[in-house]
Formats: sequence, C-alpha cells, structure tokens
Amino acid sequence: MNAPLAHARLKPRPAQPLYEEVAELLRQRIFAAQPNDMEPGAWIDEMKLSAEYGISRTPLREAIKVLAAEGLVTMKMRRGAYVTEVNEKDLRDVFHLLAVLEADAAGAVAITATDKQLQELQALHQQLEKSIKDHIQFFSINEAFHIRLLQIADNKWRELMVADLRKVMKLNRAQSLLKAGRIEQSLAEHVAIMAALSKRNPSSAQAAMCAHITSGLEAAGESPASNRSLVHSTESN
Amino acid sequence: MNAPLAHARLKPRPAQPLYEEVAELLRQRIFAAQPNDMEPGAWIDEMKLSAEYGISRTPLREAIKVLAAEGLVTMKMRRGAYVTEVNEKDLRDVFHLLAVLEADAAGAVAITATDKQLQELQALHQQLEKSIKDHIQFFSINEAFHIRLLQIADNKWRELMVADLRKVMKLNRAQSLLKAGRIEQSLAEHVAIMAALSKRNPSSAQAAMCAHITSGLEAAGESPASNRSLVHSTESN
DNA sequence: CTTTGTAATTATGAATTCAAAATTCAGTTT
DNA sequence: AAACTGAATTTTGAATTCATAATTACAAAG
Repeated sequence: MNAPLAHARLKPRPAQPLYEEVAELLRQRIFAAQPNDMEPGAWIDEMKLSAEYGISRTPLREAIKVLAAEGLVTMKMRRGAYVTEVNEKDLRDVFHLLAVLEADAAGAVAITATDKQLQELQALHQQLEKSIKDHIQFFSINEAFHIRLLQIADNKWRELMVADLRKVMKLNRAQSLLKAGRIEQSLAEHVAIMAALSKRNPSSAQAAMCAHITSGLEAAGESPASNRSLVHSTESN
Repeated sequence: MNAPLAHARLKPRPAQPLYEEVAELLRQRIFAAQPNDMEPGAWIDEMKLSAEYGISRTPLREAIKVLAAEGLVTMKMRRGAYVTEVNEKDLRDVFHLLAVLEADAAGAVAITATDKQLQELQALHQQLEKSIKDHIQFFSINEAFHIRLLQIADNKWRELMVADLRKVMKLNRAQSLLKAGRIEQSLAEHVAIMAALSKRNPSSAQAAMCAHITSGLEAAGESPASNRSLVHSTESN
C-alpha cells in the first residue's frame, strides 16, 4: 500500500526527549545573541517562550535547568532564569581550563593513540589546510579536530567538561576565528600540534595545544596584559 | 506583642528551591548506597520517591535532571533514570582529571595567594594534624582544605568541575580514607603540599598535589598496574 | 513445552491547574 | 513633590491530570 520507501518511519517518534530539543534550540538562540533577544544578562520569559515554541512550561523549565547546569543560564531564587553574563575574568578562567584540559588530552593522545587514529587526525588537519579561504568551514573543521582529539584521548568526563566550557566560551560574542590573520596563525599552531603528536612527544603536544588555546584567548579580544595567569601553569608543563 | 525572639522567622520560607533540596537528599542517599536502595545501576522509581518525600513528581524530576547533569544518574529515553555505574576505568579517568585540575589550582595558589590566605590553609592543615585519631573528622577537614584551596585559586568554573568530579568519585564505595595507614600517608602528602605553597613554588605544588590525588586513587582499591596513565601527564608538569 | 501475538498494566513525558511570592501601580499621607 | 502603604497583576514554583510508550501478563498456536 505504501510506496516502497526504504526504512519508512510511519510515526516520526522523537529520538530524544522534548526538553533536550528545546535546550538545543535555546542554546542556538543564546549563541546567536540577537540585539534584544537572549543577550547576556537578559531575563528568560518562560511563558513567552513556551507560547512561541507551542509547548507547555514544564519541558521548557526542564530545558532551562539543563542549561543552568551547563552554566549558560543562571537561576535566581523566585526570580527566574537569566542568560549568564561572562565578564573578562570569566572568559580568561574558561580559556585557562580549556588549555589545561585539552593540553592534557593532547599529551595522552601522543602516548596512547594508535597509528590509525593519528592518521585520522592528520586527515582532518589536511582538510583544515584546504579550508583557509572559507572561514565558516575552517571553524567547523577546527572544531571537529578538537572533538576527535578529545575522543581519542578517551576520557568521557573530560569530553563532557570541555564541551560545557566551549559552550560558555561561545557566549562571548567576539568569535576569535573571524579576526584577520587569525586563520593563518591558528593553522600554524595546528601544524605544531600535529608535529608533536607524530613524534609522539607528550610534553611538546601539551605545550603546543596550550599555546594554541592561549592564542585563541588573545584573539578573542582580551587585553594582552592579563593572560599572564594563563601562561604560568604552562611554563611548568 | 510578640515575645522578643531574636531573628524570629514566622514563616520558615525556603532559602533554596525544593528541587535543590531534593537533589541533595538524593545525593546523600546515592552516596550512602544501602544494599538494595539506590545502588549503582538501580532504577530510580519516581513515584515511589515522590510519595516517600511527600512531594509531587515535578520537582523530583527536576532534581533528577540536576543529578543527571552532574553525572550521578543516567537518563534513558522513555526508560527513566538510573544511578550511574562507575567502572574502574571511569574511576581512573575521574581521578586523573581531579589530579590535573587540583594540581593546576595548587600551582595558581602558590603564585597568587596572599600571605593571609596561605596562613588560612596552614591553619586548616594544623587542624588536620590534630585529627589523626578521628577518621570522620580527618575526612571532613581534608575536604575543607581542598575546597578552600580551590576557592583561593579563584576560578569558579574549576570549582564547579571539581565539585562534580568529587561527587562522581564518591559513587565508588571503597572510600579511600578508611584504609589502614592511609591517614598517615595522606597527612605526609599534605605536608609536602603546604611546604611547596609556603616556598611559593608552583611546579612543586602541582607535583605534590598530583601525587596526593594519585595516591588517593591507589587507596581506593585500584590495581596498581593501571595508574601509569595518570603519572605521565604529571611527569612533565 | 515453547513461542508469538495481543491485551492490560505501569511508568514516563508533557500539559494544565493551582498557590504563593514578587513586582507594579495607584492612592494617600507627610 | 516625595515617600510609604496596600491592592492588583504578573510570574514563579509545585501539584495534578492526561496521553502515550513500554513492560508485563496471558492466551493461543505451533
């Protein structure tokens, strides 16, 4: 009776609960950060949003609690939820932790990765080199590289924490990659990371990754004087 | 008219939302880990619990989502929530991250702490020395020391992450501190940490803290052969 | 006796309803 | 005119209700 559709799915039943879908929608909106909608510090109107999405307040509130756990929104007792405001210190602190955690991951990969896994990273790296022209593509492949490295480092708790930190990082409007000259520098740093991994030198890999993240902070529009605090822990790495 | 009660509070209005209180209760129960109640892998019966606490399912479900974000429980689509099971690898991974993050914090404290703050830590350390006899007290002061150090390191995101990791760590029944001889060893390690901090030597502080956490993992009943992965990142620290 | 299909039960996910707290706004007083 | 008091509105927090998916129980067929 039905047309012979391969893997036809009569009822497109949701693969994930509604509150997670809503959480993702809210994340997108927060990251988009339109002028007077969901900008940092803004109050989150539960009724307006639930009406807008055509759902009840219950799953929306659950979604908000997920975002609160991620640090994207801040709850005030009996006052509702607000989009988290990240000041310069917050941004520095988050980048510092990203540097520490991703450097640690890079060190682990240098030791434990199989040759095949290193080739995988190498392949991603080559895709990156081919994307110098396209900022958007460069950004997404760069992200894929970092994610894959984390996966290979094989510590799901670290993957979770880095994912959360990156979300908070994205709250900051000044997206580093968009700056002129940043692409070239970022690529050069990736070359250093790949070199250290290929040589299976963990401390070089750590140092290279740390430098990469740190320079990301600088590009994010940070006053150069203030990232000394980031460097010290790396000196001894 | 009223009797002159100091700070009389007519209505003991809740300082924190119900779902947070419930989340804390559930945490206690999970950590207590009674034989056939809330043991790792167990299914969480929403209706039973809400009846037991005399509340509706709504705040209970919100509490469960908080715990899920912390990693204490795992949600399965349309199957409910389950107490997270941590296997040996999970435990190693969590300890590794604790070592990395707390070592980093110790390094930061060695550099940025004021003399007064170091004296504060010293005071806690002396309390610790006086608590060798009392396992329970030793445990709680030890925890206070680590928390205070994190606070002085002044990175709220790291504080959050360490707090979450420690919660997951507590899922493991084998509480390290209870082993014979562990108290003395732990104290000795704390001496080394304090010494490094007093000398304001960040890399020694990092190394000492890392060694402390690592030995905590060993005491937690881990096969000695498997914590090599923890050491490597510290070698270069 | 095992296995498969269907009905009944149970539990989750979501909507709706209800209660209480906070904010707003009007009115009065100093 | 400014400030304080108190009612009205708004909004959060929590309970209840409802729908649907999943598990269990049971019966029938091989």
